[in-house]
Amino acid sequence: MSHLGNGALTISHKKIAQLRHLARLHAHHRWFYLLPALCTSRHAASASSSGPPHGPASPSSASTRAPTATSFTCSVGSGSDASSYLTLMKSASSRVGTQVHAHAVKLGLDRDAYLRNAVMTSYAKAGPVGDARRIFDEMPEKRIPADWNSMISGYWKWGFGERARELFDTMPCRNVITWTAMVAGCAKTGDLDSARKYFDKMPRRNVVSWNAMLSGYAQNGLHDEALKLFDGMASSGFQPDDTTLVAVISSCAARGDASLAASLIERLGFNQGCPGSNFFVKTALLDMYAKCGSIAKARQIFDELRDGRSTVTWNAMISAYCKEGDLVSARELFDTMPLPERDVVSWNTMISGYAQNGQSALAIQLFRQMTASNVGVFLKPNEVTISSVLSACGHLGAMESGNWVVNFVNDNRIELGISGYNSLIFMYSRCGRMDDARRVFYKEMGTKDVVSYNTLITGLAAHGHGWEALQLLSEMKARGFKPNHVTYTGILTACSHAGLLREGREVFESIRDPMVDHYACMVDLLGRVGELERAELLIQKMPMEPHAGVYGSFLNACRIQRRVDLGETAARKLFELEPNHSGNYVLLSNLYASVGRWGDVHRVRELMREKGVKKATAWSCVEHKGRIHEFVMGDRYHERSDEIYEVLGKLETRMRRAGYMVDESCALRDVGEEEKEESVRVHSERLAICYALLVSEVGTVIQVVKNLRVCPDCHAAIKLISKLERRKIIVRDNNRFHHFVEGKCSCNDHW
DNA sequence: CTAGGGTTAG
Repeated sequence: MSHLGNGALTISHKKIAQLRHLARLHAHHRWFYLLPALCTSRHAASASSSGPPHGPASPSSASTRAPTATSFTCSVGSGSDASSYLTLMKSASSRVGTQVHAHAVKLGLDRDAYLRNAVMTSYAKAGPVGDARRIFDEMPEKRIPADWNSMISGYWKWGFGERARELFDTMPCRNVITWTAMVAGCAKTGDLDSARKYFDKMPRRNVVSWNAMLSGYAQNGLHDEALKLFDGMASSGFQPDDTTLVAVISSCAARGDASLAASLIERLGFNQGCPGSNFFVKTALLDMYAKCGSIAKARQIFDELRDGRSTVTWNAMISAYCKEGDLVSARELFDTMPLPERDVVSWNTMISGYAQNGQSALAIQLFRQMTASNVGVFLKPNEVTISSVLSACGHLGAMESGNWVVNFVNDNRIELGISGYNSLIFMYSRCGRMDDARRVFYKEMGTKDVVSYNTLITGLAAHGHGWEALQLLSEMKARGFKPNHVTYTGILTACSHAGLLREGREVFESIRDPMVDHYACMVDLLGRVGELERAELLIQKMPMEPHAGVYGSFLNACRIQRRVDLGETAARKLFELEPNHSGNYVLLSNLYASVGRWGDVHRVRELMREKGVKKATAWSCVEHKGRIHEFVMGDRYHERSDEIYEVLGKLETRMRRAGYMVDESCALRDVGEEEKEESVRVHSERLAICYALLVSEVGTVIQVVKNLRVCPDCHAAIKLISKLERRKIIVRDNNRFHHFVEGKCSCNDHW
């Protein structure tokens, strides 16, 4: 204790008690924040009445101030009042910190084990944990078990598991708390096997030990284990407390199993609510009801809590509505929750709620609102925020917004983990920037997971890089990652898109347990290269019932190969499985159109009308200057609609002049008069292209996105623009990407 | 008098 000075100071028992009390109350703060609290008159009144101070003469004349603290204040040369002291301490350099520490020793650190432990615990909890260790090492002979325990949990907290184990191993007098600290520490690092070993070896357990193990399982996603352990706890005769309930309920919630939830409620006797429980339990219950599909019961608890709501309660309820797809109710809660209660999770819940319910534009908009400097306090977005908003950018192909988010991440030094980088790869892939996607994958991210590989493979597949996708598959295997069904779907799609029959079949045969989707991909691949008979055979040999996707792929292949005979059979199956899916009728109609059987095209249309099948709304969008412009067929709502249609007129003139057959009705040539009105409405993708032509400069990349197929005329239009304007145009169509450069499309997919 | 366990977002 050489650096701590030697002028030990006697100090009253009352003051030590006071310090200790404060240390307990403020254990999460640095302990030396407590000294100024002693300077305030409220605390000082009793302190100074306990007797005259000893120690260095104080130049301060304020008699209500605790003299020892005052003398320190003078020694560091700052002002003499408590608040400036506090300010100084908050920005304390290590030199000043050491002086404060020295002073604490004078206050009695060396003669009061409990005070010393309180100080140590403060250091252990608030850091630097090394300072706690220094105190720990100073008086080996006076150590109490609590000192060891404080050190051990401090080490776990700051990520020094090895040191925690070292202390545990050398500790002479372990108690329940020590063992429990080890269980909790291992569990927090995700090492549940070790946690369980400590748990099993404990000589004695109490409720807290059980809870530590239980929460460990629950927080690491091992919900079945948690529920099993809860049973074990009951049969060992331990009464669960509120903490137990929270862990069990949250595990049950994660399972999302309504009947399991019901039986738990039954077992806990919560059929009539849970009046005795604290609001942690109630919030967990709310969440469980929400995740198990009883939104009404969740709302009931939310309403009952009224005055006892925490931020978490609000967030759980908002999340409940998002899960239901009720974004209006979710947003209503988000807007009505008290502003100071809103935290990062609230924003993330709402943003990801939009992103996951197909409202990507709103997700991006809300993120811009979150980061706008003019509203209230700035809440720093975290990786979850970034992942959600990048995913939204990817779904829309919103490159400008995507870039803006990337800059935001760099400017604000937001740390990204694997999932953050994965969403970056996704965003770049969907924006047609495969070079950037590769750069993130190979150069920027350190550790990768299966999702990283899957995301890049799927991206490569969508862009027609079949060989590269295959190469990545062997690379991931070589590095010990096990491909899953997503990987194989991506790989088969890649082969299909690149026409790699042999390779695709090899991969397909290597799949141990192929799923329906894999069969669908394989049918697609066989069909595209013209092996329709083999595709048919494969469908017949399937070990499971083919779903609509399988017949859909087959029908699409029949269209490409113009095989009406085979197609009609597949269509019949398809209509049996999905009688109300408009896409199937369109596929059949396109099959007839491909061989010029316009009468049958008309007949299919009639059939749709008879059955009342509504066409899904196709939409396209273009991003310009950070705004997303969305279009639907015949859209005249855009603020620059007149100009857009002017561009459209010019475009069609140009197309005719260039020798393209332009049919205003977009594809359906022999339609009846009554259908004419609907079909002459301009397709959304053409409106998007015209808007892009209107606003952007020559040479820019235009991203046109839609969720259905681009019609032949629009295809021609895009080709022409890319040729005449020398633009690169990227179109995402049916989740495939088409790069048009100088009038040519890089892929072998046909319209 | 001291040390161990809690709900929400991807």
